[in-house]
Formats: sequence, structure tokens, C-alpha cells
Amino acid sequence: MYQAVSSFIGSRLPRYYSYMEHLMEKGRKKVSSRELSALVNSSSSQVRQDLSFLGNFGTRGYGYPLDYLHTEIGNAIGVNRNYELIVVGAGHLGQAIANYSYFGKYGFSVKGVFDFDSRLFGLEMNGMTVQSMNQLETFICKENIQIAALTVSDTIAKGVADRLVKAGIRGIWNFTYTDLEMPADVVVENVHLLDSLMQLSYREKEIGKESYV
Amino acid sequence: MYQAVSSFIGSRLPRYYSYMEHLMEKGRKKVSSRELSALVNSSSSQVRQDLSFLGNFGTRGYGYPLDYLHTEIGNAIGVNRNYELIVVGAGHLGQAIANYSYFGKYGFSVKGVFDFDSRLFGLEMNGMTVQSMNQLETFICKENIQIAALTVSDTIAKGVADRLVKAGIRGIWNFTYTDLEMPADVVVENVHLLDSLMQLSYREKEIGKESYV
DNA sequence: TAGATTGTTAATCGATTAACAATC
DNA sequence: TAGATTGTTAATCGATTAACAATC
Repeated sequence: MYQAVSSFIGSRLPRYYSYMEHLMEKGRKKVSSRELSALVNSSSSQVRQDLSFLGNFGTRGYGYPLDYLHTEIGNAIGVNRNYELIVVGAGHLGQAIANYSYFGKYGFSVKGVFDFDSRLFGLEMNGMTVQSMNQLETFICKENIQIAALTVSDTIAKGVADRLVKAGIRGIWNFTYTDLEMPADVVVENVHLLDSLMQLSYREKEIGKESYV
Repeated sequence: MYQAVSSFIGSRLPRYYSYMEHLMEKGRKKVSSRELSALVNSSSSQVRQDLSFLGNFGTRGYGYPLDYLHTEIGNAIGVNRNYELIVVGAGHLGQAIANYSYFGKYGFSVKGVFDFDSRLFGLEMNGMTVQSMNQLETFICKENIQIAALTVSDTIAKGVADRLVKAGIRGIWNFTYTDLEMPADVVVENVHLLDSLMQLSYREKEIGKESYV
């Protein structure tokens, strides 16, 4: 069994999850792989592959029981856990993340926001106040934080990342364009917004071409 | 020749581009596929495949001339064009995008920011002021805007997207979690931040497991 | 010429899709 | 039983990597 863990965990399971919620809200009790595939714009084969990866929750000739499967997917994507993270860098992007309202629904919560710039100290966002980077290590340790969103400027990204790891961070959600070379037991997930914008402009250009054919 | 246009255009070409800049700043005149692959953490095969897709710019036994290749990649990724976009939704994420400093370098520029909330009208960001959604259609038409970043709340995303397309937008950079069903000649690029965070937490969890083995 | 490195074809790897036996 | 739909194996598709002839 092959499984593209990346789009599977990060993208397909959450989509199944939320569509199943919609169906449950309508009072539905079951769903077939075919129906679900239509909702998420996929193939029924894909859906069955994905769901069978989690276990044998379906019934042949019937479909999948919604409540059970919903719970199982929830467990798989970690809805029931509580991932606590901090935001390092309280610029616009950092503020956007600190205020991101989708986190709660999927078991994430931002516990602290940090910056070097003393003018930002005390600035309030989403029930927190921006703290000085001097507090960083203490906070990570005291609150046992595992994950940090890195939204500082590129020039200081490497140094800050090293500090984070030393302080005990095990996962860095990296919004900078700096390649972080980290120990093997630290996970780095890069978010390159520009990539997707370039992708968009490229695709738009291609479609423009077609119209002349 | 197969080409995964997505990661190719959106991710690998820009990385080659910026590493080649570094090398040129150091006074280097040429680079080999091997050296470049080491810089971008890839294979030399991958690099040669990618570069040969753009044309035959290398010289056997020598390598690739930096200045020439840099220009060619620049053209391919659109550095020399000027893509103008607007941001619709002036919340934290919209503000982050309006202020995003990497755009300029790759030929993008934000020309306007819009919101429904009159309390935000006139708020200044990155040399612009937030405009009322009433101005949307006029602005898109007058400035001939092709691309819009959609950072409104999910509840109104569909309606706003329809308005954008009617007004002439051809590409939507969708930061909402709403599936936009658009005409075939409109490109939608979805940015699901939560996906990558889930991915991160999943990978972190997996590494945690390994340490017990 | 010998060494280096490209450009390109072939081999591999892995994800998605199709097919279908199992079975409700 | 007949119809429906899963679970799973096989076929396909496509991207990456390896290999190597071409050639500077």
C-alpha cells in the first residue's frame, strides 16, 4: 500500500472530515465512497484507498457509518489532541497566524507570541500580549511547547531557529525563505507563499495562451 | 519529458534563481548541475532535467553560464513581467499579504486592498489605503487587474469570488477554505495553511515514535 | 587527448485509477 | 437472491533518478 502521507494527512483527510460533518448535520447516517468522492472532487478509488488505510470501517454493500468514521478520521488528524504552539515574529504574518481562527477546530492553539522589537511588547492579539524574545526559552520550557511558527525576517531566521531548537522546540513551521538545517529529530515545514502565487500566475498565463489556439 | 509543472515553476525554478544570484554576487561565472543540486538539496539529474526543459543553455564539459541562465529562468518565472494584484479582505492575513516584501522581487505588486468593514476604510498599509468593496469593480476595470488574493471570511467567499470574476479577475489566490467553483478560464490557487501545520504535527509525531524503537 | 559535464534516454519508484472478488 | 459497495490487488500514469553517449 502506497500512501502519499503529505497530501493525505495534510489535505485529504481534513476534507473528508469536514464534508462528513456537513452530512451529519443534515441527519445522514452513512456515506458511500462514491458520494464522498464527488464532494471532495476525487475518485471513489482514492477515497476507498484512503479510508482503508485507517482501518476497515466500511460495510460492503452499505457504505461507511458517518459517526464512527468521523471520529476515526478526527483521531487520525489529531482533532482531539491539543497541539500548543508559539509564534515567533509578531509582524503582519505573525499576527495573522496568532489570530487564525481555524486552529481551534483542529486541535491547535497559539499560546504565545514573541518579537525582538520592544515597540511591539504588550501589543494584544487573540487574548495574548507580545512578549520579548528574552522570555522565549523560559516560556517554551514552562509551557512545554513543541511547535513554533517562524515569522521573523530572513536575516535572523537561522539564529532564531537554532535558539528554538535549543529551547526544546521539535517542529518549526517556517514562513521565512531561509533553508533551515536542523537536527534529524526536528521537523521543518516550509510555507512558501510566493510559490503558490507563481504557480497561479503561471497557470493563468497558460490558460491565456490556450484561448488563442 | 515529464514535468511536474507545479513544484517546478512554483518552487524549484525560483530556488535555482536565487542561488544563482548568490553565486553571481560572489563573482562566479558558471555553475554545474552538480553544484547547483547540492545548493538546493536535489539531484544533479533533477537539475539537468529542469534546465533542459527551458532550453539548451549548458555546455558539455563546462557547465551553465550564470548570467545567461539567470536571465532565462527569470523570464520563465516572470520576474520581468509586472503582475498586479489586489487583496480582498483586509483582515490580518490580508494585511500580511499587502505588506509582503517578497512580491516585488518576483514581479508582483499589490495595487489595492478592499474590505466590507467601513471601520477599516482609509487604514493605510504599504502605501495604500483600504477601499470600500463598492469601489471593487471600478478599480479592477480601471487598473486592469487580473489576480486577486481572497482573504475574506469563508461565509462570504463564494459571493465575493463571483463578483471578482464578473469584474474581470482571471486568477484567484484563495486563502479561504471554501471550494470555489469557477469558470474554466479562471484559475484558482488554494492556500490551506492548516494543511501544512497538520503535516508538520503529523511528521513530528512520527519522529517521536521512532525514538522509542 | 583526457577529463568533465551536458542532454537525453531508460530504469526505477511511487501515487492514482481501474477492476473485481468478497460480502453485506 | 439480486443489487450495492467495500477492500484489495493489478494496471496505469507520471515524476524522479540513473546511466551514458555526445561533446566541449
